[in-house]
Amino acid sequence: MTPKIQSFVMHCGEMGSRWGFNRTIGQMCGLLVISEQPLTANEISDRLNISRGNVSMGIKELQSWRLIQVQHRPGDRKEYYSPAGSIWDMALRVFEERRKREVDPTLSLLRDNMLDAPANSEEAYAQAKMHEIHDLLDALTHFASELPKMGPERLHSLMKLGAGVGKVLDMKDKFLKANK
Amino acid sequence: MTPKIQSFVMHCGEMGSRWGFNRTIGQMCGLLVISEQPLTANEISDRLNISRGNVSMGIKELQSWRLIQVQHRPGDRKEYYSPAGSIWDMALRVFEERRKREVDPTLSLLRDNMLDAPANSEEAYAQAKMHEIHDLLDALTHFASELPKMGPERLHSLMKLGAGVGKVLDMKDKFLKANK
DNA sequence: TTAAAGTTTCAATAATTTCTGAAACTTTAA
DNA sequence: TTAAAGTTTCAGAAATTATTGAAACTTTAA
Repeated sequence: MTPKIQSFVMHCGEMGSRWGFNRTIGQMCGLLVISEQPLTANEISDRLNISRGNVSMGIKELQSWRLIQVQHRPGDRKEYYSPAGSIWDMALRVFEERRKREVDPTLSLLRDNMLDAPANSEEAYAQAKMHEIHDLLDALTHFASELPKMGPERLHSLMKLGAGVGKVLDMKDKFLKANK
Repeated sequence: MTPKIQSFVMHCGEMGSRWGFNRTIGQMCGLLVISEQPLTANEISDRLNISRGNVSMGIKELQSWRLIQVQHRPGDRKEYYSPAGSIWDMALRVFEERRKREVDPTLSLLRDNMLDAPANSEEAYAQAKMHEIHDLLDALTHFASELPKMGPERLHSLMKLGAGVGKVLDMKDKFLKANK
């Protein structure tokens, strides 16, 4: 590995836990993304100096995130791993998977807690706050689930637009009102 | 604490590490959000059964996330803590703070690595991928930095619109083309 | 001043998470 | 069948992270 590749892979390791997995898995993911050729588990183990067992667990985890895919070569029993889809695809998957782990459980707890009437005024306040949080997370979840439907180009133009979306939205509202 | 409040606070603790902090800090944050009255460090320590020192460290951390604020009462030397701003404000802050910790370091590493020419074809491929990642994170960062400027209502209508934004964007493009 | 009320720090310990490597398992070619 | 090539599992060890609590520090009223 050249120094630049090395530094990228090690960086992915350091960031791994912040991105929702751990060091090893971060390194593995980084390595696979910048490798043109698919790699076997043993190659990953060698290049990263990580035990074979650890690689095996990492592969399972990366598969559960839907970030890598297996390939086979004719006349070769080994399994070759490569990233599943484009960088955009992977980013959207990480987004979605993290939403599932970081938001969904809270959403369902809040729904449960909001069901019955408050027992006293302290609880009434608490429930009102839970309602606020619920609405926010709910809106966020809906939005996030729609993102993949938009396709990379539109996503890109949306992001470039930034706060400008606000103006476009206002424009739309005016337009609708005028045609009513 | 009533069972419902209890369950919410404990849930925040369990989710704490997934949200970017740890159990104690998650609990503290949850407790403060659903408490109508500001709380002192000792009250937090009592209600959550957490050592006084731990609460002190948690307060510092929550302040570094800009999620809580201190208040004083006339004739009372104690410090009272309460959430800083609305739920939306807090969500935006968590978003921004996490971007700083999870994206910014990678962005700067990628910029560095992209500067000089590739040493060989393996590195050329790696650099192309890094470029892709950089562009994605860069777009994301710009977009995120614009969000707070939009205000809660517009944000809410944007989220409700979901993939529909795509159509609005197309509409805008057509409109601009027609008027060219 | 000083002592009481309050806060912070940090070394030691507890709890949790990650990693290893050897043993068990699976698949396939001969 | 069987043995070679490959993969997975998991108990224990290592590394990391969180928590406590006592001592040090700060502030203020008397």
